[in-house]
Amino acid sequence: MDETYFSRHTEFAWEIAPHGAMRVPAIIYADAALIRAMDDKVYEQICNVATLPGIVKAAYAMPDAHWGYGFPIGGVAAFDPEEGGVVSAGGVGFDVSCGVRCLHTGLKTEDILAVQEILADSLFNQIPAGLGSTGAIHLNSAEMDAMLLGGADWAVNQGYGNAADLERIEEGGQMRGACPDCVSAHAKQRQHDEMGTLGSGNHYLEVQKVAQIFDTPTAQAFGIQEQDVVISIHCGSRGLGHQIGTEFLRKMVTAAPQYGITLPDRELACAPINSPLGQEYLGAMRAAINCALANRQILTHLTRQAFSHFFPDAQLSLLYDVSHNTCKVETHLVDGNTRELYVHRKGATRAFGPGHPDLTATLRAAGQPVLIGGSMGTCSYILAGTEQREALAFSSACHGAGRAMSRHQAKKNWRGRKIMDDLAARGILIRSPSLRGVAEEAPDAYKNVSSVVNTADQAGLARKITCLEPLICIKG
DNA sequence: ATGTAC
Repeated sequence: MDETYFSRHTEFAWEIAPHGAMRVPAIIYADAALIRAMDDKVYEQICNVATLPGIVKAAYAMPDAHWGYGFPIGGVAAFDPEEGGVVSAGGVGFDVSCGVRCLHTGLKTEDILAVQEILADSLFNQIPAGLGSTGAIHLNSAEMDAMLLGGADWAVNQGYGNAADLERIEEGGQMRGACPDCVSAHAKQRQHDEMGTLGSGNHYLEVQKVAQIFDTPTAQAFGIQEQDVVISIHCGSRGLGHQIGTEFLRKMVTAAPQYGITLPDRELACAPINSPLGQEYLGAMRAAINCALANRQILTHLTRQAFSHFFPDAQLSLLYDVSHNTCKVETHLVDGNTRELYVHRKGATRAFGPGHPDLTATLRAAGQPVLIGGSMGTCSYILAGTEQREALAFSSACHGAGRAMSRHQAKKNWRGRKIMDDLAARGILIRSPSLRGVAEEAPDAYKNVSSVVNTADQAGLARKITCLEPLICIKG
């Protein structure tokens, strides 16, 4: 993108003044190199978001932002229902509540190296991965509704994991206000056999070592030391979330004129929060959030089973679970006033600072762990929310490296087999049902995660705590 | 991201 599009607020904040139908400014957090490399669609899309009714303060893009459906991926926007604010299916994204959780293992790198190949094979055998993959769990209608209401809490009650896991999940593992009746039969049917499955695309399960610590006291508060082994699971709400997104997007496009909403791009389809359709979507989306939380909880159970075979004494405890495709009601201070806002984060992670009342007691002093997944074969990061910078983007940070290239282009540039061989030579074992999927996910098809994270840190969105390097990656 | 689709 051309730097002259912006007035540069600080070294890491680039502002677009309101023009045309924009109600508020748009702000992109990035360094100069990321801005130059960012595709022009982010500019267009973030300006479009700024035109939506009831938007508060500004439309934001994170350093990993790239072209998405309607809203950019890496976008944050908050709306006030009292001012005609809207909720948008495209502003949440199709993979509702896609997110990352990170587990401690209590193991060290050398423990994994001793069994690396067979552990990789075992995880690959026991974690269903890939497009259309199904699991061993099949939910009847009553169980489906209970899952959509209960989330990870439901999963724990079914025997997948333990109660201690729940306090390390956003919303305590259960999103309130879910409405299973707002979820279509078709969406439920698509999820019937997909609980406890990883999915495809950028989803993965990684065994990682803590390679570097940048903030020792906070790392200690998170229970992390160098050379510790952790496991990160990145996945979402599978077919159910996708179906909900598809259906409500269509409904919102149709209903927009009757709500007097003019859309600069039909992909921005939305409905007033205070409308039947808006409420119906919020109920369905919250059910999909619970689906994703339950899914990651079941995958955690499967991972524990696989590990127990090799390490019978290992206790896999949950460090934290974040969702990065959501719309959540949160209280924020805006120009000195406390307001209840509907915060859309699409490819953006919540990043509550120290002292936030929604954080569990054991994490409140340190701030929320912000889990940033890298691309395949590259580092991931753990950051922490910052209190003083809450105002920057409604307590939000980036969510990953962010694509730099389309899947189509990536398939033309790389071969999956070659990528797997190159990574194996560096001690990183990839297991995937799809070589084409591996090519689409080539590390160089993504932005440099380290520069994205450094920018998030320097911009004050969140603080860098540790860097994780992959040892095993089960790729969807 | 997703049973590349009514």
